[in-house]
Amino acid sequence: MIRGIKGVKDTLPDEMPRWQAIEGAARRFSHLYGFREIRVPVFEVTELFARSIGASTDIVEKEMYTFQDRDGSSLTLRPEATAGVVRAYIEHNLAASPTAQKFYYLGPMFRHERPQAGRLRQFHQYGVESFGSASPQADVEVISLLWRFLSSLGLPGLTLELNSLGEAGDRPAYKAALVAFLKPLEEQLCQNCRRRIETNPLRVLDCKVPTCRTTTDSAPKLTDHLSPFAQQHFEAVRATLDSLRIPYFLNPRLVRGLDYYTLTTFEVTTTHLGAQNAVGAGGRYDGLVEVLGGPKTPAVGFAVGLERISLMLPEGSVPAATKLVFVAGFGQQGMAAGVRLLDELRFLGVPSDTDFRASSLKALLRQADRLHADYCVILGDDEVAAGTLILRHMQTKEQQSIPLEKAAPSIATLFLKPR
RNA sequence: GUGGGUGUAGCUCAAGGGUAGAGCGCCUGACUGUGGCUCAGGAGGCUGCGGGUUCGAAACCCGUCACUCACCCCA
Repeated sequence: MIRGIKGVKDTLPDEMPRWQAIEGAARRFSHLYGFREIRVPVFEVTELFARSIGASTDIVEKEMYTFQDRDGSSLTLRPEATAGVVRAYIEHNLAASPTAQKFYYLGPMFRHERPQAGRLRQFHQYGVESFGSASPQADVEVISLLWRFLSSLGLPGLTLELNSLGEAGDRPAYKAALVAFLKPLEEQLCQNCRRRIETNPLRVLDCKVPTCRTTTDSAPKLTDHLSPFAQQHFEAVRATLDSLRIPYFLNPRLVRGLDYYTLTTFEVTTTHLGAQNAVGAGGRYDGLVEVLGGPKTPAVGFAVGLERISLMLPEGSVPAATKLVFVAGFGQQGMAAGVRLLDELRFLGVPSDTDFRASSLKALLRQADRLHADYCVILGDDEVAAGTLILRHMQTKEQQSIPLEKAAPSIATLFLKPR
C-alpha cells in the first residue's frame, strides 16, 4: 500500500464542514476590513525565501523543501506566504495601484519539521498583508482583524501579546547589551540557553525553564532600547488598541523567528493547544519590500495556522448539514424512473441523491436517514404503474402522493420555498 | 536532528506464553414495500513488517517501519 507522506494529511469529507467554517470566516472578516484575496504560487525561487526570511533562520537552514528544477535552478515550496506576496507586489508594481494595497491569502505551506500536535509538514495558513502605510493605525487594523476573526470562532483561552522590536537599527544595539548582561550569568542558564547566547540571544528571554526566567527577569528590556520614533509608534498602537477595547498583554520577551520583522510584533496564544500554543502571529516589516528590490514601502501583516484553529474549534460552531432530497427508486421500473427524477430535480436546483448500492426500500430509507435527508421520494414499480410517487417527510413521517409528471417541479417549489 | 509512548476487526480497545475477543459501526432477518428504537443472526484479522527464543508467541528478545507526544523551532 502506498501511504501518504509523513506530516502531510488528507482532509476527509467529514472534516470539511469545520474547514469551510474557518475559511469562510477568514474570507468574511478579510472583506469586512477591506482586504482582497491574492493567490501566489506554492513554489518560488529559493533565493526569495533566503533573502526575506533570513539566511540563518531555522526555517531556511533546515526546514525548507528545496529541489532542483530541470534547468538546474533552485526552487522551494513556500514555508510561508509573505515573501511571495511581497514578490508579487513588486513584480506587478502594485504600489502604483490607486486602490488600497491590502491583501489576504489562504493556502498550504511546507516545512520539513518533525510532525507533532498542531504541526505538520504541509500545513495551512490564513494571512493578510497591508502595504503602504506606516501609520500605527495600520498595525491596529491588522491586529484588530486577527483578534476579531479568532474571537468570532469562539476559540477558548486566547491571549494577545504585544511587543516592539524597534527600528532596524535598534536591535543590534540591544542584542549587544543583552549578551553583555547574559555572559556573566551563563552558569545559571540551561544548556539550550547557553547555546542561544551565541546563536540567538533574544530567544533566551523566551525560554520556558523557570530558573532561566528568574535569571533573565532583570535583563535589559528591548522596549527600553527603542529609538524615540519606535517608542512613539508603539505608544500610538497601544493607545488605539485601548480605544478599541482590544485586550492585550505587553510581553517584552516576545520575539519573532523571522528576520524581517520590525517595530510592532504580536502573537495570539492559547492554553488549549499543548506545546504549540501560537495560533497566529505577525507584525510590521517595513524593510522587506526594499530588501527584495522594491520601493521603500512600510507593511504589516499576520499569519494564522488553520490546523491549530481547527484543533480548538468548539463542536457547536460547525454548521449543520445541507438540505437534501433522497430518491429511493427500487424495482426495475422504479429505479429507471428514479434516475430520471434525480436528473430533473438537479436541473431545477434541488440538491438530491440516491444510493445505487441499495436495492430494498428498507436499505434506501436507512441511507436517507443517515444522510439526514429532509424528504425521501419512494418510487417502486407500483407507483410507476399508477403514474405517481410518494413523497415522505423524514421528520414528520407525513407522506403524500404526487403525479409523476408534475413531481419534479412540485418537489422543487416545496423544497426551495423559504422556511 | 534528539528523546518517550503506542502499533490487534472500519473505529475505540481487551486478551501479559496455551483455540484472537468486546463495544460501536456495517449487512441480513423479525417487519412479503417504510429509516431511527429493540431483539436475533452474519460478514469482517498473515495481531505493522522481518528475524530469534519456545513443544507452542498477539504476548518474551533483537531489528525495522509507521503513528504519536515532547525537545528544538514555529503558525
